[in-house]
Amino acid sequence: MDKPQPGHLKNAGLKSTVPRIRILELFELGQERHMSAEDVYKHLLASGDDVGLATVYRVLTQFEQAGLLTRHNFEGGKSVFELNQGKHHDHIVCLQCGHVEEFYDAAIESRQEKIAAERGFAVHDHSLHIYADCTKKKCPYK
Amino acid sequence: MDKPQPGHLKNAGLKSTVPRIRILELFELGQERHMSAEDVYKHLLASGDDVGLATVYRVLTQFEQAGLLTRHNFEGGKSVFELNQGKHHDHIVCLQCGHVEEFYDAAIESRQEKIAAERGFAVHDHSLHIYADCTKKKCPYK
DNA sequence: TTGCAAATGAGAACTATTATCATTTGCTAT
DNA sequence: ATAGCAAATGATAATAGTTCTCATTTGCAA
Repeated sequence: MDKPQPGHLKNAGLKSTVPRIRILELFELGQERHMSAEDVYKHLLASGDDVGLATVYRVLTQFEQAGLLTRHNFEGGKSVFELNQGKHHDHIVCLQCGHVEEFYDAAIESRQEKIAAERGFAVHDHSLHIYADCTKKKCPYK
Repeated sequence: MDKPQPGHLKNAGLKSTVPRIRILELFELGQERHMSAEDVYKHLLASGDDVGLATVYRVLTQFEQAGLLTRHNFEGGKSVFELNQGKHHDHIVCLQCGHVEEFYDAAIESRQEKIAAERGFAVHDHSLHIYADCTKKKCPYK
């Protein structure tokens, strides 16, 4: 077999239920890396799964707390989730099409540490979002 | 006289109306630097001004577009505004006490521009929030 | 002043998310 | 396997923040 292991769920202290397995599958096997609750809900409905929107919200929050997913609060009011695969990165978000691109920059990371330390803060975590317009052909909305 | 000049409004192409003048005063003369729409609304009501919440939202958005205010989308779902005094800065937020400290780092700013340009994006704006714990005595919650 | 477009206020509408609660489901001990 | 029961679910109501609608008011130019 080649299907996602529900082990992730058990390890996280979560019962293996149908909605949880489906949602985890969607993030692990699906093509979209960043999805809002609404996105997840629509994908599941399209796949013939019968889940409620409330369950999607609950499960996403549980997955976030369990460390399986990371939540991002981008502009536009809705939360977006992505699989937490260990490696930290920041985001560039296209204001035209909503396309999200990831990046990591060691210089920025270390400057942040330094700045926080200088002011007497111990960094817990940070969020850096660059909002921009695609200037390339990749943006379908221009 | 020593009152706020409505010139700011006219220069921004906005008619000088009572609600706009009051809101601008609140940011220019008030003691709070970061305020949500609800915060502004309550302050105005407390001052005896009779403005509607819808007007507050409209005016804040107009001020943002005119460059008079800057909007921040912090975690927690609500937008927070602050007077735009020319100098861009980012924020460190203490996870214990919620204290917000501002900082500016030229190295981070230029790295961001470079990263975006390399990927074919024209930066519109960005948000960098460092979430940390005060390690100094300044935090009253530790 | 008068006129009229622009701005306002009250409340409806909307969007994202959370809470409620009766019903269903996954697991555990038979 | 199976019964029991807590945990999870789905439908829907409720909430929070914000935007929209539209009748009335206001700022300002002639």
